[in-house]
Amino acid sequence: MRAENRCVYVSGMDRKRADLIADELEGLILEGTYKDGARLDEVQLAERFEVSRTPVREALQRLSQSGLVEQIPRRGVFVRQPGPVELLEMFEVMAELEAVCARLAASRITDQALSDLHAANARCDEAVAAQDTDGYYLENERFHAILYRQSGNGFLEQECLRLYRRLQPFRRMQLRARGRLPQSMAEHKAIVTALEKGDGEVAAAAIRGHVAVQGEKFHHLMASLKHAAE
Amino acid sequence: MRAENRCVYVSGMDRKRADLIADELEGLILEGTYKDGARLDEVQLAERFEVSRTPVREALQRLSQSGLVEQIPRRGVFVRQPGPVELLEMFEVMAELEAVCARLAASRITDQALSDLHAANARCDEAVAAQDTDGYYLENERFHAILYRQSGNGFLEQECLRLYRRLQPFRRMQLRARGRLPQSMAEHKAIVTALEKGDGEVAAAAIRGHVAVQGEKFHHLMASLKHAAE
DNA sequence: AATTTCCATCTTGTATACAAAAAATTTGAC
DNA sequence: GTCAAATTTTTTGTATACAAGATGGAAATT
Repeated sequence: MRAENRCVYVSGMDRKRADLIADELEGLILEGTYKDGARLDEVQLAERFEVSRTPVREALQRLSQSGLVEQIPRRGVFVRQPGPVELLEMFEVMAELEAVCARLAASRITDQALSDLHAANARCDEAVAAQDTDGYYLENERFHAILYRQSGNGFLEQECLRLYRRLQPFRRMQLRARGRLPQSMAEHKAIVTALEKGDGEVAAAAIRGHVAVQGEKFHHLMASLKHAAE
Repeated sequence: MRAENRCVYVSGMDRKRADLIADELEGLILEGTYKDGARLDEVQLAERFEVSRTPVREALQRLSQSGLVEQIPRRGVFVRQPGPVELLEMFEVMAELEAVCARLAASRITDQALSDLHAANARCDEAVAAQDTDGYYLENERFHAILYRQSGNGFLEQECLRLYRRLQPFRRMQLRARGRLPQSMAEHKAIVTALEKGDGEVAAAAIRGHVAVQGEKFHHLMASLKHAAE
C-alpha cells in the first residue's frame, strides 16, 4: 500500500546546491540587486557561487518557471520584473483569490483559526505601535496564511502562498503609504468580524478591498516602480 | 531603449531537446503510460530518447515545477497524479477562477468576443450533433479561452489556461457522463446570456456551477480515478 | 533465527569537456 | 568613411566523467 508520505518535508533536509542558489538568486532579484532586463551570465554566477555551471543552470530554469526571469533559447536568461500593467493584474488576481478564500472560509473556518486570526491581529497592532515594520510584515503574512488554510482547499492555499510570495517585495513598497497601516488593521478586523458572522460575501468584499490596488495605493505603486527601474 | 519584445514566441522557433522531451513526457504521464507513483529513471529515459542525462534532467525539473512529478532529493522523481481530494480541490479552484473571469468579463467584454462566444457555441452544438467528441473538446476549450481573455487580465488568463491544461485529461473523463453534453451546452448559453446583460454575478454563478464537480459528476470522477489507478 | 553492521552497487548531483549557435570584431571592398 | 562579409570569440546546449549519498544484500554478532 502506498504510504501517505505527502508533505513530509523535514525541515533539516539538506538541499542540493542548485536549490540554495535558486533561493539566493530569487532574493537578489526581488531585492533589486539585479534590475529588470539584466542578463544573468551562467559563468559569472558559477564563479560567484563557487560552483560549476550545472547547478546554476538548474537554478535559472527554476526561476524561469516561476516567472522571475525569462529564458530566451540560445540567448541567455534575463531578469523579468513585471511592468505596471502586469503588476496591477497580479494584485487583482491576488485580491480575487483571497476573496475566494474568505468566502469559502466563512463556512469552513474553525473556532481555533478565528482566535488565531485575532491573535495575529493583536500582534500586528503591537508591531504597529512599536514601529516594528518587519514584525508587522511577519504577522500580516501569518494572518493571510491562516485565511488561505481555512479555505479548506489545500491547492488553493498553495496557489495563494505562491502569489503572495511573488508580490511580497511590491507589497512592501505599497505599505509605505502614510496612514496605510492603521487602515490596513481596521480592514483585517472587518474581515475577521465577517468571518465570525459566517457572512462569506461580506468577508470576500472586505478582503478584495484590502488587497486591491486602488486610489492612493495606485500612485504609490507607480512611484515605487519608477524608483526600482532607475 | 528596451524593446517591447514580450510574448514574441515565434511558432517556428526551434526548441532545444530538453523542451521536446518535457512535452513528450508530459503527454506520456497525462495519457497514463506512466502510472501514479512510478519512478522515472534518468538513464532509462536518456536511452529511450537517445540523449544524455542532461536534457532529461532538465525536462524532469520542468515537470516537477508544474506538479506532474515529485522530485525527492537524492531519491529520484516519481509520477504524482493528484488524488481524489486534490482533484476536487483543483476543480474548485478552476470553478472559482473562471467565475472571477466571468464577473470581470461582464463589464469588460467586447461585442466581437460575444459573437465569438456565440460562434464557438454553435460549433459546439454541431459537434454534439455529429457525435464528434474531439471537435466538442476543441470548441469547448476555445469557449473558455475567450472567456479568460475577456477578463481583461492577462495574468489571470495565463493562470486559467495553465490550470485548464492541467485538468484536461480529467475533464475528458468527466464529460463521458450520459446527458452531460446537452446540459453543458445549455450552461454555456446561460453564461453568454448573462454576459450580454452585463450581469457579472449571474455569469459568475453560472460558470461556477458549470465547472464545479458536484452531484453526478462526482461519482463519474471517482469511478474514472479508480480506473486510472489500476 | 533475528538484527545489525558493513560493503557492493546503483542513482543522483556536480564538474568538466565538447559542439553548435549567436555576438563581436576585424578586414576588405566600394 | 561606411557598409558588409567573414572570422574570431563568447556563450549556450549537450555529452561524459566523477563524486557522494542511498539502496539492498550478505556476513557477523547477539
